Amino acid sequence: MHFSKTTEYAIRVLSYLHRYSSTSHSVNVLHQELNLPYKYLTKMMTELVKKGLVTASRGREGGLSLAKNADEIHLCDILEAIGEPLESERCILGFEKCDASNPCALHDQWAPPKAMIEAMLTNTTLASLLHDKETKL
Amino acid sequence: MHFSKTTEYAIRVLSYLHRYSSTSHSVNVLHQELNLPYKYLTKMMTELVKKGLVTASRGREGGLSLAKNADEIHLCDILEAIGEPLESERCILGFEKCDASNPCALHDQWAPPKAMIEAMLTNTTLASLLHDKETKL
DNA sequence: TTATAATACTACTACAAAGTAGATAAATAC
DNA sequence: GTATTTATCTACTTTGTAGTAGTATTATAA
Ligand code: SF4
Ligand code: SF4
Repeated sequence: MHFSKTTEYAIRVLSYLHRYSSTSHSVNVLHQELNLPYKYLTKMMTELVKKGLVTASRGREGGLSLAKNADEIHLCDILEAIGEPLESERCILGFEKCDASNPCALHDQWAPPKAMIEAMLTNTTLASLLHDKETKL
Repeated sequence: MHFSKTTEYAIRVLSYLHRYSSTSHSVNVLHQELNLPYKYLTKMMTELVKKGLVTASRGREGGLSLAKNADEIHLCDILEAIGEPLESERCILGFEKCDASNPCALHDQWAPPKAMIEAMLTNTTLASLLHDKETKL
């Protein structure tokens, strides 16, 4: 019951880019500040650039920064960019097509948490996260 | 954001054993009825036997059945037997040790769904699942 | 113009989860 | 006793995610 590592990384990186959004940051900085594997990050960030969440500029003084306002980036956008399946797409017992009229045994118990997670993912923006500088990232 | 395949399989199998608990069922029957890979199931069921959730008897008329009353088997027991980490053990952004006094950026948003999932896993027993025979497993 | 700091690309390795195959051991119906 | 039905054991293959390595490309400061 967890996100993929890649999703975790993406959330942490984007949070960092938002928290220190006065300037852009190189992959190397993100790698050092967040303790994430450098080469893996380069791949991931290239992907986030392609998906339009991040802008990149090369050369000296280049680096990465958010491509949109932080209040326009929802958590579900991040999951989608990464390719992490959303709750609505692949549900708890692994059945593909499922709805309340053809429920699995767990449906009644799972529906409330499921709805809560979905709401949280769709309603939460980067801007609405904790931005206390003390918060770990 | 999902359970491991093995956990999904375990929940489905145990639900089946409970629903049709008047007799025991061979791995072969479970394999056919639930459309799960036979060899993989044998391994998994052996594990569930070792963990004390299921009893097995060999030979003709043998098979598998629940080792406890269905109202004594909670979902979290199943996850634990499978080795799936619970919410409390590994949290949303992958930090190991985390508490409200040293939160990650997502903590405030994640806490409610997290609590709801944990409550659901600890409170839900096999007996409390939907047992309408129409429910898919 | 040139050295340098950065992203982007291609290809590989490492590991764990999922799935497969074949042989062995136990219980029981006959 | 024996054949058959069942679980159990050991070992392998496949697949997907995570992580690594080296090179090419781009931009800019000097
Ligand atoms: S029936 Fe409900 S809980 Fe089960 S897989 Fe479908 S939506 Fe999810
Ligand atoms: S701070 Fe809260 S949400 Fe973040 S990892 Fe810890 S318990 Fe989970």
